[in-house]
Amino acid sequence: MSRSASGYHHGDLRRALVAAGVTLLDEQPPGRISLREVAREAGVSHAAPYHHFGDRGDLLKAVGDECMRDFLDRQESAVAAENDPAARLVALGEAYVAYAADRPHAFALIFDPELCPPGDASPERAPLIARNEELLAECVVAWLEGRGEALTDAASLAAALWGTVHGLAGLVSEGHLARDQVMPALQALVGDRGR
Amino acid sequence: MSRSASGYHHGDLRRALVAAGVTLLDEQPPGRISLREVAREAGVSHAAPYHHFGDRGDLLKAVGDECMRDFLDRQESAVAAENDPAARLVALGEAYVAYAADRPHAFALIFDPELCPPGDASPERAPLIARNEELLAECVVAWLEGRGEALTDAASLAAALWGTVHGLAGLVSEGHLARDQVMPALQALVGDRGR
DNA sequence: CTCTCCTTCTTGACAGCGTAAAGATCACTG
DNA sequence: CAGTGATCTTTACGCTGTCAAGAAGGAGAG
Repeated sequence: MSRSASGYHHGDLRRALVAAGVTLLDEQPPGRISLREVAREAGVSHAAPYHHFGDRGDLLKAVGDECMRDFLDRQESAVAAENDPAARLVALGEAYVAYAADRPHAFALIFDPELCPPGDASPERAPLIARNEELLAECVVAWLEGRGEALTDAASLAAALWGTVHGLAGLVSEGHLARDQVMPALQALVGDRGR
Repeated sequence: MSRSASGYHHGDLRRALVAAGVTLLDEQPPGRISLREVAREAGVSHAAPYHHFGDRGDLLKAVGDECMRDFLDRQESAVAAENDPAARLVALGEAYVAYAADRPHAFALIFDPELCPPGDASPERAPLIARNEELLAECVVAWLEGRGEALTDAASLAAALWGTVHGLAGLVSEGHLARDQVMPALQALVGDRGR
């Protein structure tokens, strides 16, 4: 196996197709990415992908998995770079929004309900989603503990903050909100809490 | 003019096409709605829409305008039904999320950046967007005034709350969050503020 | 080394799509 | 009643997703 591009047999076409999809996603929204274009980008015939993916949706799902990994990695890195619980929480939000702003099409793909039916995510995707929710919950709990607040409704607060960050990310990635309005907004909401 | 369905000339095809689009949106996401299917639904040939809309995107934009009107109406009604500023703010959020949960495809269409490029919205759409942001700002300001809080960063707080509500709506409409988690989340974030 | 099998990739085909051009039909005006 | 312009239909083109059939080549058995 490996990367032998020896004419007929590609060697690692599946990975190449996903990579091509990720590349195309830089310039096109998920809905406009065609299977044939991905195949062309990978230098392969238009029906080749069907030996690695059931249909177009499956290919985009795999591309989405790849993006989700990247998305989660960035959040983990951002959180790990801070020590103060409040700073960690803010860093997570910042990374979340930054990804949506930098890669709007990838962000849209990750949360596309047509391609990742929530509830029964792919075996590839499910652990990533679980880890991401866990990461957020950890940050929220640590933050509340640091402030000596009750943890009674930590889950609800986590949901609310997920909503806030997700909403700001969506609004920014779709251009409804300027990116530089995000931090002030988060400060207004979270920074003053308990004052 | 009017509703004479006398064979060749429809009479009010434009409106009929938009209505057909709204209907189809109940069962299909925007990306899967084809121009030809809308034409079929309206009982007209597949090329007829081109005499009323530049292309598929323009038709969907008009459908989105219609949905946006409905979306805004529901928020206005919900807010008007309450007196207490805090209750009005919560009612607005509830209506926002309820629309997204009840009509997820319409919600997605309204905020589809491909079809409503933010910045230069259609003359139809722009005033609706402006009014919606105004409505939210009014509710936030009234709420802050009622609590005797400073209005310094009311705009930032409004942006944050827009993000929260928009994010929760998106997560619910896409199935990532159960609808009954929304109210507790909002309570946890807003209800305790200033305590 | 050769034969065979199985996987991978290609080719060719089909229906459905968005869109443009050309033709048919109707309402309205003079 | 003739003519004109708007509205709708027909036809056609290239692109798409998908399937079926065939070609290419690696892997194991003899």
